Amino acid sequence: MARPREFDADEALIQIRDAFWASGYDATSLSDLVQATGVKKASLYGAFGGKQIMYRKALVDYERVHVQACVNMMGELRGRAALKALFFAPVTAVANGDRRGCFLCNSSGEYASLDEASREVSDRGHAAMLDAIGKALAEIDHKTIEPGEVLALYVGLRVLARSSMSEDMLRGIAQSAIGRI
Amino acid sequence: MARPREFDADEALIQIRDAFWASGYDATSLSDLVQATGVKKASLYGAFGGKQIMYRKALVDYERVHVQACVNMMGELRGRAALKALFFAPVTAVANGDRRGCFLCNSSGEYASLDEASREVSDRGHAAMLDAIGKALAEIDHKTIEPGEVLALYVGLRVLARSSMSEDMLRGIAQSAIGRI
DNA sequence: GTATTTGTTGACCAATTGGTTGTTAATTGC
DNA sequence: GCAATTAACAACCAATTGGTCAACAAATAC
Repeated sequence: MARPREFDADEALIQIRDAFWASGYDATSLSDLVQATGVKKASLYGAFGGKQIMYRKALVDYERVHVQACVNMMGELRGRAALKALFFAPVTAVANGDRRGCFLCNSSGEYASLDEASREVSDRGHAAMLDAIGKALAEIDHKTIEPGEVLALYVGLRVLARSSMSEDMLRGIAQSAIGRI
Repeated sequence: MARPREFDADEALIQIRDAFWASGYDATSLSDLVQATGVKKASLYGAFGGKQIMYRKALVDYERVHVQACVNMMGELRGRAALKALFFAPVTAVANGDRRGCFLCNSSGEYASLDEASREVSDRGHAAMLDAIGKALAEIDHKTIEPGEVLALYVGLRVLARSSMSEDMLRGIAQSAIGRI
C-alpha cells in the first residue's frame, strides 16, 4: 500500500556491518556507510535510524550470523577439535588477507564508546562464546582450565591479528595453545 | 633568549596519553585534549604538532613508562612469578576501577586508524613484551609454550577488562592461566 | 632600550560530522 | 482516478572536526 524500498535492507545491513567491523564505531562515518551501501543518507536513516542504532543492528547481525556459526561449528566438532577450530579461525582469516579480527572482540575494545543497548549485545555474544567453550571443555573432561581463559586467548589472537603480527606467529600461538589442552 | 613555555610539556603529554589511552585515537578530539591538559589548542600544536604526532608521542611515552615498568618488573621477579604478575596486573587494575586496559593492546585494535610511525611504536612495544615473556619462560625451563601465547592471553585479558567482564571472572582467568604454566 | 626569538591567545578556516526536512515519486486500496 | 502511505533525494542544518594565523607578550642578548 506504499512505495516499496528500492534497496535490500538486509544486504545494506551486511555492508554496514562490514564497515563497522573493519573500522569500529568512531572511525566509521555516515559517509563511509553511504559509500559502503550505495544508499543515500536519508534513506539509511529511514530504514535503520541513527548511527548508534545502525551499529547495534550490525552487531546483532554479526552475533546472529558469525557468532552463531562459530557456536554451531563447535557444537558439531565437539571437544578438542572444536577448540582447535576456534584457535585456527583467526589464522586462516589472516591467511586470506582478512585482518578485521572479530567484530565482537573489537566491540570490547571500544566498549566505552558504545551505548547501553550495544553493550548488552556485546555481552550476550561473549556469553554465548563462553557457553560453547565450556561445553567443548567438558567434553574432553577438562577441569583445570577456565572457559574464560580460552576466550581470552581467542580474543587476544583476534586483536593481535588486527595489528602486524605475522600469519606464522599467529599459527604458532594457535598450535601452542591447542597443544596444551 | 625567548619566551618560556608556561605549561609543563611532559605533564601535558601525560594527560594527552591518558586521554588517548581511555578513548583511543578517533574517539579523542582536539577539544578533549585541550580540556585534559588545560592548554589552548594552538599552544598544543606549537609544542607537539598535529593529532597523529600527539598520539604517537603518547604511545612512545606509554612504552617508555608503562611497558618498560612491566618489562623491568618481570626481569626482577623472574620465571613463574613474573608471569603471575603479568596476568594479575589487569585484575588489580579493574579492582581499582581502571578499565582502560593496556594502551599498547588498544592500539592493536585500532591499528588500521594509525599512521605508519605509530604502528612501528606499537610493534616495538609488543616485541619488548614478547622478549620479556620469552625470558621468563626460559627461566622456568618451559619449551612447549610459545611466548606469543602468553602475550595473546595478556592482550585478551586487557581487552576483556575494557568491557563489562567482572573482576572475579578476570581473576579466575588469571588463576587458571598461571596454574597451567 | 631595542632587536630577536618564541610562547600565548582568540579569531578564523574549510571540511566534515551526525541528522532533518520538504518535495517528488511509487505503490496499493478503493 | 484519487486518496493514503511511504520511499528517494537533494538541499539544508547546527555543531564539531583538525588545523592555521596574526596580534600580542615575555624573556634574553646586546
